[in-house]
Amino acid sequence: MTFVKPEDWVPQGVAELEDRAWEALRETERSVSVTAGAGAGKTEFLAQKASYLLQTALCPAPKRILAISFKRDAAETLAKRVKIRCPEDQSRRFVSMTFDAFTKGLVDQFRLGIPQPFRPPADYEISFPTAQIVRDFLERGEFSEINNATFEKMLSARRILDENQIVTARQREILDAYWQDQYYGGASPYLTFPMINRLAEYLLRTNARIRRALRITFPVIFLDEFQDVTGPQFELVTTAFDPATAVLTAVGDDKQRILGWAGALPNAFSVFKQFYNARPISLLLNWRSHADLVAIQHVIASRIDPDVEPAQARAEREVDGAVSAIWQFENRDTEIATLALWVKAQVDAGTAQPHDIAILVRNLANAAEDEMCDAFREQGLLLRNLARNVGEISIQDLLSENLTEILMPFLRLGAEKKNPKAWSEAQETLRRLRAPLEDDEIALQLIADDAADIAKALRDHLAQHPAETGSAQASVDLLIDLIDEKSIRQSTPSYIRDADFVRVKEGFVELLDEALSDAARWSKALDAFEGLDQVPLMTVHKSKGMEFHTMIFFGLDSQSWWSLTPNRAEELNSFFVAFTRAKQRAFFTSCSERGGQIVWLRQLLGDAVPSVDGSTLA
DNA sequence: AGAGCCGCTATTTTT
DNA sequence: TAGCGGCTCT
Repeated sequence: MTFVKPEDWVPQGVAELEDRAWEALRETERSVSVTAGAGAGKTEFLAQKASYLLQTALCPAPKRILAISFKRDAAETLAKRVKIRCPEDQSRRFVSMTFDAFTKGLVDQFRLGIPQPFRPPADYEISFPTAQIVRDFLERGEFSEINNATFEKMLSARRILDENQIVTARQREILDAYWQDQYYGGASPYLTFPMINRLAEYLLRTNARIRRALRITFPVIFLDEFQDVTGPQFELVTTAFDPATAVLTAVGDDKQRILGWAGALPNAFSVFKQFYNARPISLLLNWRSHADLVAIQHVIASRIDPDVEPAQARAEREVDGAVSAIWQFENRDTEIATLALWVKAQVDAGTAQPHDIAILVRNLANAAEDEMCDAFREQGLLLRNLARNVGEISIQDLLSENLTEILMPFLRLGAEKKNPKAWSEAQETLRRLRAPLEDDEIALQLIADDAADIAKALRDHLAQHPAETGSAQASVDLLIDLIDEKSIRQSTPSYIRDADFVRVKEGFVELLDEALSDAARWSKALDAFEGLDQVPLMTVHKSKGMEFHTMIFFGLDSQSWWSLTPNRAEELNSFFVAFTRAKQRAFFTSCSERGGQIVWLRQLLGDAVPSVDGSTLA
């Protein structure tokens, strides 16, 4: 294996890195905190830094890089970007996972190192207790004097078996009862992710060997979206990685902190800088939005943080006319009808594809979908609500599941005459699943034959079964059978358990059936399944990290967003997140029926975001 | 009985 | 922000 000298290394797949990103990338001796506004390419920066460390052997084999994200798709995106840049023996040493996957891995690996009564039984399951279940436990145990939120805070704050931590007798009683109840209160023992965090913290705190092993394996640690780290999560990081030896890179943006209500630290970056003596670097470029939008973003950003440096736009403006406005409507029906008409006109004019135009809402995406879908259907447009559940899984999660990645290329091959991309994906999938001992010509030929046979059998089946609701189940069953259910389930740890596999499979069948209901042909149904040519609809929270040609926020009025007031900093952050999703245009609807415009925000935005009578749009 | 006041709360989520 | 329940005062 040949390596690049650090001074010869150049970034790949991007036009350039800004000077400050270079600084942050080359800083390998000391921890850095990289703060940057929207569109600065924070994730891309981490991918580049990983490539730099791996390709120059500054992180030599067998040492690894640990990248921790919050959401699974964020962890996956990061891993993929490193994979396309580095040869396999290098990208394998880039370990990208979520906080929860990291802690669960520790607990599973070192379970026997946890003393009773906290040691989880080997066959534990993960539970996501509803508020009602927590409430029931508290009532049952006669602990009703505390509310759910207090209880959850207590659980997360307590370090188990730590004599230095002061816990009142009552707190100890309640928490011990909870652990007992989770382990032995029902038919099967349960762990929640807050409990797993506490178990992992215990293992790391009391076990110098585990800490040492982690430090030796992972000399480099990345933390993505660090503004949303919670107290218990950061405690875990500081327990695992000692400031004297570990080099961490945290990236994020305080102005996009929108999970404070869910426990995110109020000052994550300043705590990080202090604990790890990190060098602060802030990036200035904005690769996403053009100068006219960036100028408005700066107005909002300055309100959030008066000291913020103005970002420099690096995207070109491609549209004529207004790039931002608040559309004012008299009533809800015309608001929705006009919106659908407007989107249709954009698509017809070729300004943007349906999936380039996103509709964001503050809350209740499902209700918004119900309300709007008919008006959009009348224009021949489908809405895609990523947060909606199909069965027990959200569409967003389903689309990034391994099962979907495995099945889709074969379905494409079964439904379409020529599809080279699906063909190579199908073969790659089979190579992974069949894991041939020898990776030689003969083995690869066998796999190619195998893939061709599966595609042929499925094509025959699809040809005989019409593209209509109800056809999904048998086709998916057949395909899973052809590929071999056992190897699919072994390929992904979470599919070993029946309930988890069935949950994903049933969601897949349900969404495919839904897609079939509107499609004339199987290939069209697969497009619909993947959300091609559909208008994405989601909450601002779900949109974090995404970008769209045109962003339309639905419901910027005093009733639907009652909490957007000057004294609620985090709500303005949410507004900032919504606005900064836009690459080219950011529009807002406001309706008199829902209280009309938010006066203070109107004043803040000024003439750059004019108020427009909605009736002039149609 | 009715007016007036206080304090509370609703929404956003990872796996 | 606004609507609610619960409370007190007239």
